[in-house]
Amino acid sequence: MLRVHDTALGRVVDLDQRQPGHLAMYVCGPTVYDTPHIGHGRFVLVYDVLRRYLEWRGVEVHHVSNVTDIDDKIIDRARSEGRSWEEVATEQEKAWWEAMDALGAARPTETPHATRYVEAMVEAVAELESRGYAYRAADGVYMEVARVEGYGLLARQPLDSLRAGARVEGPADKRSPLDFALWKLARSDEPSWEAPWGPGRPGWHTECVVMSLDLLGEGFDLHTGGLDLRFPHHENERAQAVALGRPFARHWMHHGMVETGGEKMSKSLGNFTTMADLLARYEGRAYRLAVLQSHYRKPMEVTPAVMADASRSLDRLDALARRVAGAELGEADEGARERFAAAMEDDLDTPAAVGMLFDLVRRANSALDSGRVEEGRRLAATVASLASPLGLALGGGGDALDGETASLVARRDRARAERDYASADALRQELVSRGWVVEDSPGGTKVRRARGL
RNA sequence: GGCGGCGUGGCCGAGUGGUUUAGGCAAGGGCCUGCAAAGCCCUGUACCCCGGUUCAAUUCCGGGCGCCGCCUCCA
Repeated sequence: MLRVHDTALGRVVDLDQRQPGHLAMYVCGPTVYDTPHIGHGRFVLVYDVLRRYLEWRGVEVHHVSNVTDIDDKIIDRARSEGRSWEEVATEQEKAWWEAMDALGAARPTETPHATRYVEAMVEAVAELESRGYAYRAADGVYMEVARVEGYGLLARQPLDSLRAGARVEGPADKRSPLDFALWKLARSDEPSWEAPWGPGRPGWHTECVVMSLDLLGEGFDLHTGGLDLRFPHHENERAQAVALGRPFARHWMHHGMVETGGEKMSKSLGNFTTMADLLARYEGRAYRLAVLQSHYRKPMEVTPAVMADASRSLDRLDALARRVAGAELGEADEGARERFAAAMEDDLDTPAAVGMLFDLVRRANSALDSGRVEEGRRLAATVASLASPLGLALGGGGDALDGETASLVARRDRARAERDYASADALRQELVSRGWVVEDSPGGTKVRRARGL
């Protein structure tokens, strides 16, 4: 049984499912107003691994992740760039999926868009109004949170201790600073949809409630997102579900933020913050490994050193896969599978699980070194088998050789055969300077691309 | 001000009341190799500070210090 930290309870609990063998999961997705950054990459990878692990265990996962394609920030950007908001949203969503594909993240089962749920959101807000939870103010319709039983569950502190939205600008007739917009009336040049309160657009907190309940049904299993969404976003989603009288998520999971180390991550210092920058220098798999090597609930520092470490660690995994490539590997080790599963089920302890993987790598190499071929292959099979729920395809290799490189390799093999080591070394140096890693083997010179470090 | 988290060897990062080590990267030594690379073996003797509980604490309790997150759009 998978155990995870449930934010609503503040402790690690069994993830009991509405329907055994199935997991209905809602992952709070992006607002597509700007380029995806490495924090987005982390969150996608965390839940990608959760999903892959469960599927590896035979659980069918219904993975819904939204795309917020109408929002103040999209409107602001479009306005400042003299473009339509649709154009901005479409372009940024494209960038989103490109980055996530590059990370090898499985696409969600469904990706609902806010703009296609406006009608349903209008109905929900009308229902909240008729139930007495919503009221009209000068610039829109607001949710009166004080009327919601248990408000503050996810914030984990009483309502009156919250610093009451001190800096939020609101209309004079807003009843409490904590009240949030359900419907924003459109100013003249803003995109709008028809509604009983006048043309406008839905407030951000409404889409996730409506879409998750529509696609996953009442009492779905798991609602996830960044720790920064815990309050007020998720709190407000929950408040609406409660007010609507609809059972909401059974469990809440939140992951830690990526820390940029202040100036250390600024582009001016040659670092990266966007996924595009990161992926230009490192493999997507390396970032995946870096993410796995930190625990999902802890803050994670992403620096060039961390990425270089991860890239080298990945090399080690790939090296074993290459070493046994083409061989009949045999069955994975059952005991190792169980230990791995135990770590994963302990609140997704991926750092420990990855540690086990490397332990197996060492044992496999050791066995192969000492001629215990069958044992070595079996251990290598175990590594490959356990890498799969982590979303890591191992082996790399397959770097295509251009004609010039192939010629250098051939010349080097000839030189070595003639024991002309001076030439062989010069040719190796030439290959290295062209960005190849050179390894000798019984079959001759092997080269592969050096990874970004 | 409120709520919460964290502080482990050069770096990243698990874990545990005591006897056997997480794991990766980096470093040093060795084996292997024509030389390398890859791989293997060995080495480092870590747990913020101060009290307390205990036969025994890095691991539990209290206090302190430091760092961080949320309370405001945010993955």
